[in-house]
Amino acid sequence: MTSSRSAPPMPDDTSPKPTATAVVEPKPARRGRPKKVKDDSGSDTRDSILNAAEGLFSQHGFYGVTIREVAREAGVDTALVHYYFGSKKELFDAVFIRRAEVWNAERVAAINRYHETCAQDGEGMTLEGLFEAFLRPPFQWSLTGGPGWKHYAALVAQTNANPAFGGETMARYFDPAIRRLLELVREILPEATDTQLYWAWHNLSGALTLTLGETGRIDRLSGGLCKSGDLGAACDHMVKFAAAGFRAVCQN
Amino acid sequence: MTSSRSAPPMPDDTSPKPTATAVVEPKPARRGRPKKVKDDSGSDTRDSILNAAEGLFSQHGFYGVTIREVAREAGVDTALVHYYFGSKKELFDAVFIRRAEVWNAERVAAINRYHETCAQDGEGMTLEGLFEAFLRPPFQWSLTGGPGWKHYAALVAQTNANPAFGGETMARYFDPAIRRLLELVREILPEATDTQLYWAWHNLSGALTLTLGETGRIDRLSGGLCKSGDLGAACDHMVKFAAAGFRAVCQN
DNA sequence: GTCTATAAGATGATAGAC
DNA sequence: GTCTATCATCTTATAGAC
Repeated sequence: MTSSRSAPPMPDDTSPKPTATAVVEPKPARRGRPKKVKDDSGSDTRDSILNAAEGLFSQHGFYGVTIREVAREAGVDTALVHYYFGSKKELFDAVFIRRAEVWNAERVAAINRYHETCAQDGEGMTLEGLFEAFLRPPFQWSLTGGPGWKHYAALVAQTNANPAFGGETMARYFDPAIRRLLELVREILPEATDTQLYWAWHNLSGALTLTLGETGRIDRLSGGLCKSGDLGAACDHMVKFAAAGFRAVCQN
Repeated sequence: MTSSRSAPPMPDDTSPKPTATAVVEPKPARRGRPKKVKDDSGSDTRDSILNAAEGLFSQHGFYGVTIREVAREAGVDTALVHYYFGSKKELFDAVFIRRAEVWNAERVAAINRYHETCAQDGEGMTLEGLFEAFLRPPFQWSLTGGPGWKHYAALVAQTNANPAFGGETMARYFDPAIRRLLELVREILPEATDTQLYWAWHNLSGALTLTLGETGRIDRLSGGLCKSGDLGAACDHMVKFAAAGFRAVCQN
């Protein structure tokens, strides 16, 4: 089955179409406290392993990647992977956690900025504006943040759809951001019930997941008219779609 | 890593909440022409293997399942799996294709029935009615069609989000149904562009994928208020969400 | 920190008896 | 059709030299 590794489904069109909203660029994503590094030359090795693992896991999943492949891709020896990260599962978790904090911190900061920009107590907020603030950062990073962020976006998408891995991690890092988003949605739709908000978010979450995965499904379905890599357009449509969807689900 | 096999993320609440719409029950899903069966006792074996593989693949993905696990789950010998299906990949494809035809045929039949029920040329169709017809069957089968259909729904969801496997198969069996759906949407929203329709569908597709996977994410996020297994409610909300989303994306 | 060597076991697949 | 036995390879992981 290693023969099917030859054709990854990643599309090639990642044209950096500029979007209207200013998005904070992500940090270089180096952990502050390296785990077992004793001198500084090892930090490069550690990052190489993380980057290689990030790319491979995002494309083939946890079971679809071997330590050997990670080591070869990173250009290091197999034993070093274990030296730095212990088990394969610990490597996966390290990859997942590496960018999780900045990812969610920026999304929360963006919606809080939007909340403050509007009049006090959020008067004048719209669902479109709120979702624009919350959704644009990951799309923008995936487009212009380098291959690492694109891979990470796909990894998050895949993990969200398959909580056998990262279920706890996913909840720990991502749920607080989502709860903050729903708090602000509740200010815009005060009569919405919690159940409505959670199910509405669930619909948006699925759309976000599938899109960030850039699986190429829409390219094929549309005969090339739409491109998975056109994340700018994807985000534009998603904001409209989700805002209207939330209003429809939460009115009653 | 086989130790993490112990806790599958499948929720336990699958209360068969009755829904208003009548849904055609799926056929027992036995292929008409068995591949290598010479006498009739082997057909049970073959189906046992397919059922076991269906459940395991849907939970752990292609690489996360071994032939040995499939054989043990099916209560047969490892060699029989190869005898009936050849390679592991062929087994996966056989699982995927087994229910694909009835799955999509029924969805297309449902929207065609709805189209005919309305006045000639589909006058009086609504997006809500159309999506209700298109979405309810898989939800209903997953709820009341037995564990096989629930597993298959999760398998489709997972495959849709990861076309490294089944990309061709997915397009071959599922895209025609989706194109027919969009044809009828176009009758309701005649001014919509193709690009808008495809992106709008993409949002719905992601929501459908995540929901049918029953990953348990919404249970955790909502603190137990919403349940992944409550597919009746999930479908109700999805119809509203998607109808409003399509209208918003396609108006311009 | 990095490498070689190797353990200890699992994996997909097949040959051949019954 | 079904089973036993087995191959050849790959897997994660570790011990120990440098």
